[in-house]
Amino acid sequence: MKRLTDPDAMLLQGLADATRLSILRQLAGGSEVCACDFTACCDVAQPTVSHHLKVLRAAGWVTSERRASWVYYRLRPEAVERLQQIAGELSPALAPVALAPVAFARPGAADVP
Amino acid sequence: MKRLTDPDAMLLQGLADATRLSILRQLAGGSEVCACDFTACCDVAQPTVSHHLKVLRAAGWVTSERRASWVYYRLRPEAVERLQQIAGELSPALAPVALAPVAFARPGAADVP
DNA sequence: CGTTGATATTGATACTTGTCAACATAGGTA
DNA sequence: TACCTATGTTGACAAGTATCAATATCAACG
Repeated sequence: MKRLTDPDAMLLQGLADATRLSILRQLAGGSEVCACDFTACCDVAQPTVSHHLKVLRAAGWVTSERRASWVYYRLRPEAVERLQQIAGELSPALAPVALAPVAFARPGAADVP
Repeated sequence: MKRLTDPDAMLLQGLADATRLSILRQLAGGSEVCACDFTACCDVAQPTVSHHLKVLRAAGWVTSERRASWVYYRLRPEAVERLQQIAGELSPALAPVALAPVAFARPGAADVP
């Protein structure tokens, strides 16, 4: 499998999990969240939360900072911005209603019977 | 695994692959794209492209329409809009600089030495 | 130093997924 | 009808991944 070549795909793969999505949404709620709070939110054991946090860290979604016994996580603005860019790059197809009535080389692309 | 419970996670999982991201980007370029063109774009065999198109169809990213021997794919606007919503839901944490100096129950959350 | 609480790591297990060869199907054409 | 091209499906394999029990680490506190 060569899925980890595209940096955008890596970022998106970090999102493609219900648990991690919950974590990120909780992070979007406050400026920073303690790791112990994720264990409560998501219905998974502590090692699993730790694993997902590691994935999110590797994908560039979060940063972590240890204070005393607790580790606080923050959402990285660059990651969110990149996601919005990706979403923006996919939207152009929505507006152009009759922008380009180009003559396609393949038959049937212009005349739908 | 219970990853397929969250509809948003399903949508995002459709994005979390370099090949599928290429396909969607190509779809965003024109109003519709023939399946045979994806085989050229991505560096994978035809059955693999067909598999990814099936995944994208199942995730709600694309619609397909057969005309003669060719199958044309279209990007579903709702999917892109949902992605933009998700991206938007993750951003609120960016703006609030000093919105809530709340007294956290946990020490160290407010006073960072 | 030992204990306690929070977090990370390891190992094992089960499930998921990306890939392609081979085959099947669909639709047009001779 | 037979043939050809474009797509989809099946089967199999390798790799990835989500999960948790057990264990390790880290930091504060007695």
